[in-house]
Amino acid sequence: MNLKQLAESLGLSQTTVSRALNGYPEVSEATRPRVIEAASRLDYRPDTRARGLAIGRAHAIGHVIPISSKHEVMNPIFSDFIAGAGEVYARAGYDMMLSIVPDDAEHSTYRALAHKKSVDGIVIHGPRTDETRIRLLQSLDMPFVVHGRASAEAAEYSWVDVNNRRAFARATDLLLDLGHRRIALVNGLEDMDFAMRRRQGFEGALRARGLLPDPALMTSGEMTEHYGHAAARQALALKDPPTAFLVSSLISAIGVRRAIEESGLRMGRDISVITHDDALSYLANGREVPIFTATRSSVREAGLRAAEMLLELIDDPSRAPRHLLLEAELVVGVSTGPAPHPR
Amino acid sequence: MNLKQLAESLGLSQTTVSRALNGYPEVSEATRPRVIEAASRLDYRPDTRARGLAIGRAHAIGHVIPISSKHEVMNPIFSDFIAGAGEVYARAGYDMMLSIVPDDAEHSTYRALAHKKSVDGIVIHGPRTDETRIRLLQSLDMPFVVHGRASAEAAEYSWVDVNNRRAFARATDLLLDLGHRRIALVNGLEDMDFAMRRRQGFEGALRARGLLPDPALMTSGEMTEHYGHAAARQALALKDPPTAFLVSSLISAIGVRRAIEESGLRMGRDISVITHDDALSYLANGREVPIFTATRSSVREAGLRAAEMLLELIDDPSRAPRHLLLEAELVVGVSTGPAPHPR
DNA sequence: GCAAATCCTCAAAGCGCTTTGACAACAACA
DNA sequence: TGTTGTTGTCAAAGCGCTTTGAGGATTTGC
Repeated sequence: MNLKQLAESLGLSQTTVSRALNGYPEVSEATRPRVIEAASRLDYRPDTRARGLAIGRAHAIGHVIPISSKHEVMNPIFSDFIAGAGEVYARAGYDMMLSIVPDDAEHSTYRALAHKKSVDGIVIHGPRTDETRIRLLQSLDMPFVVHGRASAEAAEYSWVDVNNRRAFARATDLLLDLGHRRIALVNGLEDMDFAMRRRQGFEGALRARGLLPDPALMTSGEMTEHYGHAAARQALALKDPPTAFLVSSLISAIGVRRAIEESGLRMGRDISVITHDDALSYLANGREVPIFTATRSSVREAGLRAAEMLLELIDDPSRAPRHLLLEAELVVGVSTGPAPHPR
Repeated sequence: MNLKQLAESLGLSQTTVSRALNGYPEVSEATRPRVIEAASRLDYRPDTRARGLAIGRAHAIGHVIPISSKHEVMNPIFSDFIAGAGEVYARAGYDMMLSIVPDDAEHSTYRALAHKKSVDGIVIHGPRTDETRIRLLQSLDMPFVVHGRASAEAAEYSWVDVNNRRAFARATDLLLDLGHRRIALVNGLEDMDFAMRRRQGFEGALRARGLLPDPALMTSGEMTEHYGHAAARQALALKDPPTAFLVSSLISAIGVRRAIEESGLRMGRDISVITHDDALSYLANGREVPIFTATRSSVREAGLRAAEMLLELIDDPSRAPRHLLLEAELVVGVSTGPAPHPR
């Protein structure tokens, strides 16, 4: 059932039918309901491609997910982000196109998306400290929103981000208030912008109290359980071990806890842990009472808001770049407590 | 830069240029390289939509991810599956279209995809015991591959699945060999087909040794850390507690371990645990030595193979349905040991 | 040297939709 | 009555590509 057939079966022209369905005014209020009724009765749905070709829009959003050739870790937050964004797209009648690409092919993927006109807009994931995709998309004249920010980028662009710096500063403050002085930072890969900001928040809070960050207590790595375990184990083996850990992801924090317990210590009593919690649906941080004290910010909501922002941008490309800075809440769980008295 | 412009700049007709680029024989071997060179020099890329419209193919694959309205858990294995599939699509020049839909809107989404012709094929995720999507796609004449199987479905269809039944039977056997007699099953939601098969494997292995499955030791739920914790806690509180757990996901197993340790017991010595491990990239089960003894099967590979199968199916829709049954390996970690002597 | 075969190229139609510009039909106004 | 608007409809062009069917140019066979 295509437009032509539908028009014939109604004894109308394609023009009129198209207009009736798309809500144009120049169609009589008598025929419009007739057309709409027939369309739904005959289960007519316009062919996306033909529509896109005629109208110059794909009605689709692209998400490009780089798979690092080095580590091959698929970002675990990605599925929740997508869930949030997908909801918005579905409501607005947009499709979501995913491209999984090795990170050395990312630029060419963006170029291809732009040239083939297969999407109307793009979400940039995981901006680096030395981000280059922003310039590329601007030069391609492709609307986009960044999930996160790129510190090194001077140009204006739209983004949705969590206030990572403040979140980690507040978490550090809490640990300091509890009397901790030796705090280990188990951070994500610091070529990722968000990780760099978290470190800045951490270091800033220490310095604000006249403390110097100790390089021996700061690690950076891919945020797996294994990494959390290894980093914590190493830190605990120092001759002047930390009394608290600030961790960049719940998954790594689980590894940190394992290391703590392997050392015969108890988390929350002997050693405190605060982690960032992306509120992933499949990895809840406890139920009634959080297990980990955490800086929490729903990545699903970030996806939702980024998608909304992008759709607005597409509707009116002339509008100025927009920003949304989400604040993480600091929720207290059972993983933190006063620093133990020095032995 | 579109075909017309490219043709003009070469002094050729659109036909010839199109044919040269698409490898048709009826073009002189002198002009073909000329055209190809010009195309790459001018960075010409055919407009996907126009091409699709003319050729009748979308060059895209659809993945429909149902978000259960009840639990809102985005399946964590999904991102790895997608990574595997996406790799194949990229190589073959296919796009990947994702639809995130509330599960009550799934059918209409499939219908829409078929009618709008926005995809050439579909991957069905998470088949239920009472699966209905298979029939729907068959009636829509849409090529598809199921990740998993649907026991209740009599019709033939293509699928890629793990031998869940055998995997869980083997795991149960191992526990029995170690002397365990009270084994708890911490299963996924049993309206999912894979969970049902795992239970069958578990029960079958018990019965094969003349043991009766104890309903008090079998739970079923959404595979979160919290669920694993709650289920294990409850089982350990029984007056005749289990000495071993068989768990359906690594994430839940982490919760099980937490419950075990909270009870003052040690995993691997007092209580054994075997879990299924989907080999998710961000949740490795240890490094050199696995933490958990596990039935392991890479979900990423499943995605890869499912995608390959689907593309073949699209190339030749007349071919008979294909099946791929992946065997899980049973890897031994430090979470299992001989059953403690009865006290 | 002419007809047939082969090679290469092209104009035009078609994919299913939107949108432009024209035009009947009717109403309103002078 | 003639003119000007207004309303609802339509035929046709166009989006960028592929593919059909035709035909000019060149080669081959006798």
